[in-house]
Amino acid sequence: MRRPPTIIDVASYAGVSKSSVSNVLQGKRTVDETIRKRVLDAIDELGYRPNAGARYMRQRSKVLGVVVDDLTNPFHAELATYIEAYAAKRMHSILLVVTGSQLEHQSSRVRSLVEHRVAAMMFLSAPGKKALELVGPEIRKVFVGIRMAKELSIAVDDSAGTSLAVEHLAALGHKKIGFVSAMLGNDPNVEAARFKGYQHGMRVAGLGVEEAHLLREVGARNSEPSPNYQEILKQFLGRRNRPTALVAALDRVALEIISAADALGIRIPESLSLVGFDDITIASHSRIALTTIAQPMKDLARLVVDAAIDGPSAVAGGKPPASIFLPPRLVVRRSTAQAPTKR
Amino acid sequence: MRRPPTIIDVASYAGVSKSSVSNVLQGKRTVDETIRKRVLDAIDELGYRPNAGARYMRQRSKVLGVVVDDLTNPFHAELATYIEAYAAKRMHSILLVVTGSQLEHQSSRVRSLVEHRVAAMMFLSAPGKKALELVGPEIRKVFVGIRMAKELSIAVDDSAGTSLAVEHLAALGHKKIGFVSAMLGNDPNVEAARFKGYQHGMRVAGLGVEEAHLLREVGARNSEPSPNYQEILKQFLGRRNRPTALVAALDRVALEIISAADALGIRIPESLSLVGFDDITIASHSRIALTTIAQPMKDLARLVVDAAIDGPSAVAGGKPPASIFLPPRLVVRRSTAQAPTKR
DNA sequence: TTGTATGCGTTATCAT
DNA sequence: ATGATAACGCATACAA
Repeated sequence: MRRPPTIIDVASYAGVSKSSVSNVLQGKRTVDETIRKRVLDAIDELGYRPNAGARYMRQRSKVLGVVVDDLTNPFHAELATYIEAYAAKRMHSILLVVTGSQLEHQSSRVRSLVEHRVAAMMFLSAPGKKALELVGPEIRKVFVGIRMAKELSIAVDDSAGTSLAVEHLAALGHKKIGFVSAMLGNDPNVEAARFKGYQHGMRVAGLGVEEAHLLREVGARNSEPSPNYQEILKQFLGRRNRPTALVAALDRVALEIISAADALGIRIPESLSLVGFDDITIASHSRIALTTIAQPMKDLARLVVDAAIDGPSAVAGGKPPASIFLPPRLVVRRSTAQAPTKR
Repeated sequence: MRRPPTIIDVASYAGVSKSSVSNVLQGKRTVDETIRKRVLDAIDELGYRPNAGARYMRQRSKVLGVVVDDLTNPFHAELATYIEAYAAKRMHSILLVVTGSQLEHQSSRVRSLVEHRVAAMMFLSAPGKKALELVGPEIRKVFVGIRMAKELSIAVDDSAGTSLAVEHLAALGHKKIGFVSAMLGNDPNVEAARFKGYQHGMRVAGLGVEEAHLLREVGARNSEPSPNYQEILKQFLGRRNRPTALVAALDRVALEIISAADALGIRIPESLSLVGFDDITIASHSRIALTTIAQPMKDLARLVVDAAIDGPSAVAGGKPPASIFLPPRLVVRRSTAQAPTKR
């Protein structure tokens, strides 16, 4: 048989009408047990699989769109994995588009999603305005790990996370605590929130924020570490009055800091403490052993999928769109230690 | 307007028949320029997007299925990114399913792909027999980075890769070169091919393969490193007569070896040289600096997508299904060094 | 060149 | 409880 069997083939094979087959497929209770069995056997015999495309012409699609700028980002890859897993549990499929850094390409990929009439779109990275306008109000939008004004965002409490980081460092006796976020693609709002948490943490600890301890110039969004990022970092770390501890806006940045520090002979944690953010898998490797702020990825995934399928009200109690923030968790490893004693 | 506009809405708005709209959409040259413009304007005005599901009932689907067991595996994530990018360039979308380690779940995810009538399925991980049988002959199957008998497989030349690794180590004066592959999920055939390349490399170098220098017990497939994997590794590395150099079947295994060696105080590369396989992103980090065998991921992605869209004959000259193997590349970093002088 | 009619596989409505 | 039939949105063969 060249082409896959249709519901009609099943019906005629089972000697019933296609309506009955459909009823069996839909799990309707009104169908007689003997007929149900005949249909089930026919399906099995013919290897029939319902055509999802045809089905979605009459029913709500069970496909969820995921848009991410860079799957190579371990945090995104891990989050996407959890999302797919939970979506599958809820009988939904994932149409994945990765947009890369080019804005036009982004629109084209998002357009593809709307043409597929996905039930909802989940954004792991902030889309451009153009791309966002494409999607229209009939398709549900949920933002994960990033913040989008006027839209439902589900994320870790970024500010609380960096506050936690500062608190941890302050408890270790650090006074000169810096913050670096530059040039590694992430949502600007997220960066801002994490910086805010850092500021807040400093205030609570009774510490002052010095401009010289900050590295925040924002480069191209959604981009790989630029070749000269290491140089910038080295210059920052090479300063006479450099911080004794650093809060990195993401683990990826922390990884770069480690490289720069190594190159400069600055020992971590002996003479520089470092806290990351995200707790990507490699952070736990013995060579890295990064103290970091872990995101509750499974909860994030569950909530975002629920919101995508059931609507915002299913996860947000009040009047959506309201954002919901989950608590972060400090994971202490070996990149942080007691502040060096004053020389 | 509650529901998205259809081709009929566009037609009536433009004052033409739906056929003309369709013709414009299909890029037919036969349509009058003035009508084409009217249609295009109407589309723009209404924000019309063709319904892909409905379209695919008459045309070949432009959705490609990707099945992977674990997106957390950096090699898979990177490969998937390239695949999506090239598929997009060819105007196709990616329906992604991640199967995890459970076999039944695997079938369910693959079933979902066939119900969506994807144009082709691309396997980044070896599926179980059950899952494979589900998919039937009308859906094209391509295997990437793994080997499947009787099917089109596109992969790096695994044997050549590990041979390269051995050659590199032998050139550095190593005699006792081991091979470890145990317990980190991968296709058994791939493991076998890489081991074969190791053996061949040893033979060419005039070196003998000793059983004691091998760690190949295969644990659960498709699984995360088990908790006691470190223990096994430490025991292996702690032996009196351990190899002075190791070929790891994948970078992920190499990462584990590094941890174990560190824990034992075995210095890399001074007293143990190590070569990985895949060249995942983290391998280039200064703390890891892993000498490894790089796969031509972009070429892999391009070929597999072409094969998925155009059929096996588009990439394989002869009579498909034939497998095609791409040459690997040795990337030398700092995990390999001259063999320690005999004591 | 443009419009009309039909089919694609499924669900949903409505008689029976 | 079951079956006939009308949508669903689009492409295509054919007629005009």
